Amino acid sequence: MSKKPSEKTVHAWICLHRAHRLLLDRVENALKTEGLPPLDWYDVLLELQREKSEGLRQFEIGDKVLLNKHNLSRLLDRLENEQLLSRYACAEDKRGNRIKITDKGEKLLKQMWPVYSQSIQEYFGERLNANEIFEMSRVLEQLLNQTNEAV
Amino acid sequence: MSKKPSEKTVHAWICLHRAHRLLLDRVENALKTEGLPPLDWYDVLLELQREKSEGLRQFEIGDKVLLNKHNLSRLLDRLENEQLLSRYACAEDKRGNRIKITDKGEKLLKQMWPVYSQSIQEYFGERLNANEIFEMSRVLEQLLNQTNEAV
DNA sequence: CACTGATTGTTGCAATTGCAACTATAATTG
DNA sequence: CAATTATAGTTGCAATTGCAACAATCAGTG
Repeated sequence: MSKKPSEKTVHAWICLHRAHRLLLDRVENALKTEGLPPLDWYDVLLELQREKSEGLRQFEIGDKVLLNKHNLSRLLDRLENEQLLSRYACAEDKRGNRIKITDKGEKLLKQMWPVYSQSIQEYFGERLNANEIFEMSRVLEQLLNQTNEAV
Repeated sequence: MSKKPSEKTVHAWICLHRAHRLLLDRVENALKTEGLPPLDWYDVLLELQREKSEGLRQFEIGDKVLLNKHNLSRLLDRLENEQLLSRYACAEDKRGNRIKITDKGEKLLKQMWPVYSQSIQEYFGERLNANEIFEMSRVLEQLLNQTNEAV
């Protein structure tokens, strides 16, 4: 019944945990230093931009950026307050709403990207070679897909 | 001046970001389901156990688990309240304190480990082969070391 | 179609986090 | 060694998050 990971597995997980925290810290810091909002805002707005014409349901955003609905609901409130997105009544499901990015939202994305992308390069891209990057993506993607389907 | 990451670099970073959030969610969930405290508690107590005899300074813990001092101070308050650790006056530096794990703290570690480790295995270890695990550790470790020294 | 259960999203409240200011001590430097 | 600057840790306050309960609607089933 109980499954025991090897020493190496535990170590790899710890590395993942630490590396993520460290990198996220750097990214958030860079954004804050430039007076820009936190990364979550970017993540949400980016997904909205990708579906600009149709917009997205709230739960679709949640699935994509992996935020639970409680907090997403209020994160969207904040974004809506800043007029970065709009909520529209949803024709096909009266419980929900359909969310679209605004021009102002797109503008913010453009403004955040240079800072965000530079951090990615500086703390991540620059320190790995092409093969490492490829392998990393492959393995993590695999993990994501497997974990998403079978809970 | 400005550094631009490749598409693949960005993708790898996003995967890291998502995979971590997903896995952490699973782990925290498993702990909560068993009525156990959050992962941060484990991380801190584990570091303390590793230096059981000497204890650790607060900033040392912070360096290891990558928590900033504001929150660490209060996280330690909570752990101290639960008698999982004790703070002792610090001989060599009157500003600080030296922190040691208690028996109760060690007991909690033992209690959390089966649940924690099973999640690691289930959502992480089981889904990767030995080589992937090895490579993952290697690359992330490299990232951690490089990032830690050169801010 | 009525009933039951699941899904979508919101809200109140408590706990945690982030930020800035602060105290106390240590380390550096002119 | 006095003055300045840096470090360790705490605290108040505001913002965010987690949790549980809730309303509204949808979907499935007898």
